[in-house]
Amino acid sequence: MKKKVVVGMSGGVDSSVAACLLKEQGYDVIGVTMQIWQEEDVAAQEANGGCCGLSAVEDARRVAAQLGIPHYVMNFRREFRENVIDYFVDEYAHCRTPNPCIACNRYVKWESLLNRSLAIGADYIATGHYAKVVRLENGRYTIREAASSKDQTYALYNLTQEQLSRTLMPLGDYEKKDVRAIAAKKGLAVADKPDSQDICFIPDGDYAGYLEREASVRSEPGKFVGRDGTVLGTHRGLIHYTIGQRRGLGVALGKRTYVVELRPESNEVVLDSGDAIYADRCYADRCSFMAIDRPEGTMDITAKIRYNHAGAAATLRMIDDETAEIIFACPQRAVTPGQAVVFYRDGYVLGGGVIRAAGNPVSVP
RNA sequence: AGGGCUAUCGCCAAGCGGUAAGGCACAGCACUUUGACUGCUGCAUUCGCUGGUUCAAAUCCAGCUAGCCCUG
Repeated sequence: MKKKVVVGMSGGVDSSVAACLLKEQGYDVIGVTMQIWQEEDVAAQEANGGCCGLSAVEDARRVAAQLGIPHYVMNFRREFRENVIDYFVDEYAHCRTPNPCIACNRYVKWESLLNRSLAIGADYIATGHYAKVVRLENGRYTIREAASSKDQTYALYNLTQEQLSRTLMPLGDYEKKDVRAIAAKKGLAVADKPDSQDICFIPDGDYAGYLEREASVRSEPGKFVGRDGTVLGTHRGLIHYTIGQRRGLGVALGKRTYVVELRPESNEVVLDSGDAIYADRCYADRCSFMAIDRPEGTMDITAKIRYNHAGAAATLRMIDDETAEIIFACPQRAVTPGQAVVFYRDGYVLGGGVIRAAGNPVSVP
């Protein structure tokens, strides 16, 4: 009896090849494209391509036809709005810097898609993420870093055990170039489609404009100040800035200058030179664990504090059930509240949380 | 309204008679399934204005204008 698997097909190369590989592995494959946001500008859709655009539907349908698998479109706009867009807006409104892809993965691509897939009789869902689902000797599921440099485990750190037990990620052992080669060999039309990037529901990249226009987030101009309180200029509103940002400040101090702190109480943005934005530790909320149960005492880990972060040696200690203190062996640059900190060990995801605050700013060249 | 100083790209700033450094800012591109960071490229035919000296002036001279400082 063939296992039935629903593949989330975005219309991109990765998920197309994922579907292809599963078919070859003997699964009963069903392609599903999630409609998650409304883009009315057709030109913008086509320019965006990739992960989440609606132009994706046609590409996915075509690939499914080529593979000889059924293809459905499911509407997840409400789930996407509630779990991703609203969260994204609320985080910015509170001067944090969210990662919407992580929320989308956890609540939309997995929770919602998985539930509906199970409802139609599927045994698993699968995606084109670069990561590997593994089951450890302790019986727990986790994800392992992909062979590819495009590893995406960071954005998947908070999937639940239940979700992982129903998940296949067939691209974990492939390099991106191999995936494209497979797509080309199979004659898939999407073989040369550009990689997706930027926030999918803000194709023009102007997220601050989006917050103001679409979400009515209010942000008033205020003062740029130095660490000593010196007024250095006027900023355009807090939502335009994030920790570690240099470009777009419009202030010329003769040396590169970065955002080191946002102060909503006084509506100030604190600026300083590049060597002053390192922190030796951070505190994380909403921690969850994947490869292990909540750890006791201290634990040596590798921590990633942003997508594409190389990872830093650190020690992890739980302060309470969901709050952790992470002390870095070497101070890390631009530790930013709202971003996820993901804990790794031996290439496996142990768990992770959301950075609430950075501690002890220090100067490191 | 006596004296002195300064006026070079949006900001700072080299230049001192031989045909406009650099930094910051800014723009574009690259990188990137988040925000950032980073990298690359671009960015004054022109040196407050008007004349003069010179083969040649941002660089010397004169006047004007503006700002700063000092003295009345």
